Amino acid sequence: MLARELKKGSAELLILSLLEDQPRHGYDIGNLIEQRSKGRLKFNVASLYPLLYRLERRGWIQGRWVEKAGQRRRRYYRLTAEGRKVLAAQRHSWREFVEAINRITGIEHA
Amino acid sequence: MLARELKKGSAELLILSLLEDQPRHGYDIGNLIEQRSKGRLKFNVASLYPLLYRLERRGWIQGRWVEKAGQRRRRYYRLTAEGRKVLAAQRHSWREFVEAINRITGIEHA
DNA sequence: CAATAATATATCGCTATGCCATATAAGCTT
DNA sequence: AAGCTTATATGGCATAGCGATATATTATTG
Repeated sequence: MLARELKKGSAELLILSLLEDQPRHGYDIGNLIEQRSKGRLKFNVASLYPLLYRLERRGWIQGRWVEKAGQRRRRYYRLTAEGRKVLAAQRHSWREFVEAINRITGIEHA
Repeated sequence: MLARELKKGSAELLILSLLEDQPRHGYDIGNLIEQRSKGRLKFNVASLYPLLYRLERRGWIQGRWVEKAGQRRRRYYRLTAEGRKVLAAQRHSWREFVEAINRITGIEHA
């Protein structure tokens, strides 16, 4: 796992990004983060689920329970219009952040 | 200021980087971070000073008081050999972190 | 068919980072 | 003398993420 503290504050951006194209449930989101980062990034459920509730409370995502035969119930979240705006802003913020750190630490962007 | 939480865990890398080429004192470090990030990144002294003490306690940096006529006393920190190793590791870790986030959020590295 | 693993959600108590506010002290400017 | 800048110091707070534990359903495997 990557530097423990570095990832703080990145979970929101990750979740919003993953919900951009399709609704997903929490467990799926957790796995996708792990897989797509090749195991380098991972969030504990005790972070993920409460964060999803927070995002929903803020109106950035909207969840609904889906029950299918032969499956545990799942709560699927979709991005709201407001969430889409926040995602755009956070993407921008992320880019600026990386640029700032790179400039100070002397890391050239490849 | 950039997303409040995003910057958590980045201060160590910034400080170690700024001490790479020359010893600096805390106040200087704080200003450099602000200037070089064009005001986008800023750390409060209540974060910076305790962090410097922590880094020194870990043996990554070494401080010494410098008193000059016509100047407030300053504590200059230099990077230790151990600190240099940690800096290299943290730079690597940072790069991987950025790569991971970019891959998941669909941000291409420019 | 019983044990185990994987899927899926939920939450308590803890740790760590950074901040606001406040403090001290010295030098510079007006 | 007052106020600004430089420079370090710290108590109490807010917040994100984690370890551990819990519940419940479905799948696998010996």
